[in-house]
Amino acid sequence: MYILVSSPPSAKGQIVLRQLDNEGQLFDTFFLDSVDFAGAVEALDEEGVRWVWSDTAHWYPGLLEQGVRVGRCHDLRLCHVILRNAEGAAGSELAHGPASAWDEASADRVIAGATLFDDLLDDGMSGPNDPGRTAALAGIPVSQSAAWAEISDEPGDNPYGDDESLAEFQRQLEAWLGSDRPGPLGLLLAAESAGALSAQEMRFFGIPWHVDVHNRILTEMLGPKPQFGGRPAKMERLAEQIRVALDAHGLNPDSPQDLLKALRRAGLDVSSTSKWELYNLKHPVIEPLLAYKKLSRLHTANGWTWLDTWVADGRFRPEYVVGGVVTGRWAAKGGGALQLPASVRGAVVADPGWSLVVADAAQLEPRILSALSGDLAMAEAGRGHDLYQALVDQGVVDTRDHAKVALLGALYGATSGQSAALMPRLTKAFPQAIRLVEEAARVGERGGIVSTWLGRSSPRPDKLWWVDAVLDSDTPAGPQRDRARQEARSWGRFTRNFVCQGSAAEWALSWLAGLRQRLAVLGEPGARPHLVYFLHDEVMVHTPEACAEQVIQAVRESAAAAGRLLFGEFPVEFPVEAVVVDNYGAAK
DNA sequence: CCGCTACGCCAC
DNA sequence: AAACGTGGCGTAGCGG
Repeated sequence: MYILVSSPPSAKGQIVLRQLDNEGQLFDTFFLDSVDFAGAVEALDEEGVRWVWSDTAHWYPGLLEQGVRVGRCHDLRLCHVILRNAEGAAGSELAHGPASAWDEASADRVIAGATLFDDLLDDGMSGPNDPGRTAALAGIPVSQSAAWAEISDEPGDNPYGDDESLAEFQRQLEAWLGSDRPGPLGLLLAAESAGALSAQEMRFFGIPWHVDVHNRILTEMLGPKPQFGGRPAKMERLAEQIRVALDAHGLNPDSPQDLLKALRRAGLDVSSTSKWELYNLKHPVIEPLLAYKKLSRLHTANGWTWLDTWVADGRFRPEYVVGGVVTGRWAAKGGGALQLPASVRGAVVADPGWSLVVADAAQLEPRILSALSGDLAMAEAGRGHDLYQALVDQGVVDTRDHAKVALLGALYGATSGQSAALMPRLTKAFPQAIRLVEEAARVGERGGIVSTWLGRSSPRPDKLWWVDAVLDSDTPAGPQRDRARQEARSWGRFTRNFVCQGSAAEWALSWLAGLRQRLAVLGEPGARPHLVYFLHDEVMVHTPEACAEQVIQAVRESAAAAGRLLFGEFPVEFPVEAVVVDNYGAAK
């Protein structure tokens, strides 16, 4: 059963709840004051109920603040984007209609928030009751039942006809159920929506962050915090060594332009100041310069300013942007949550009496590729083993590093260097897997669209380049055609990776959803293990110490369940490396 | 003062 | 070394 939550204009500030059956048939409509919303949700949330709402990021934080967790939801904003772009639902009204606020919402939620999604939870205002409509009290066991009013119990009757969320949900159901493969697509919609719940919960709980430990790390590496801004002592010392070594007084090593000039004046043949180019050079400036760059990065990206800006009350709460990456991966904003450097991970410390379970899926994308392509040899290689080491043991490549470079090269579309050189061996060992990525690349090069395992489709490319590269074959050889070819190949690398990265993201979402449900029954109310961090193929759970082993088991079970959910009986394994630690820095 | 791009580096 | 995929973000530098 679905319960759709909305606040259409005619409800005048109150919240409308509609019960719909699994086919989307409306059979009851209720409304309530916004102050009673959390209580109603808590009372109604049960196995079999899926909440349908415009935007989890809008509706869920207020519920969490009031201690209410929900089991399942359907996020209309996120599902709209998937369905509108999905090749499998291309024939639907949803796909053909003109762009609407639902599309703008995905591009910029803030703008849409003003036009489409009312802001009821925050102001706590309740509009006047409409006496003509407050007839019978609901027969639903709700603690604040007095605040409930049933508007209609006639099946199909639709008061509040201006309910855009209801209309959108019905369009989505039609697009989904009428699609080529409603089964997989339904899994994707559910996984995406479960991810939206998780994202809000993780932000609510926050990553436990120990300011004292972070300060200690900074002071050890950089020297004491500068009193009046400026460079920390150790950085200033290195800057002076750089100036001496380059005979460049007053040089600011933070200026790439000036630094490049100074390096060249000192006789170094470099085209940029990046560290990989400097790495192999022999010159007195190299060592202090590389050391300076390392410290500078720490200071600017995760130094004292970062700490003051992003950590409050012992928690770091980044905003996760579900579906923020075209492939379906999450993005994040605020504090660089996608790039917490190894050097500061020691500051992520479990609360007293609690532990952190840190787990990541080993060689996720290659394993996903083996399943996508049905490559039994590749799946077999990874069964019970480190997949990279298995390639060495089978004589495909000679070192584990080569195995890793070769497989990642296949996923990214390497065209040169060591990685490309290893491709023939990989093709020989796993022809089916390699064929899949090559075909995905060719589709992209022709300007076509590819889809993930569950049916998320790649965006349409800009027309210009593939018209030049492909259709307009009369274009004479020359720079314009070369550029078009280059663009085409670049888009091919994107579609090649899209299929694998996007399908891996689907596995990870399923993993996360399963884990979330399993954690909800561990521990005690008020002290349950909870997810606090998720990064592509890695999760972190903050748990009472006593539950840590159960959490690890839940992590592994969820991984296996995600594999079965996506790939059925195909014999691919998704091993998880999981550790119990008291700080994130100890996890690797 | 602002917004923008280029660069460089961190994460997976 | 990586040139091969996806991101965020801080600084410099520039133009308004």
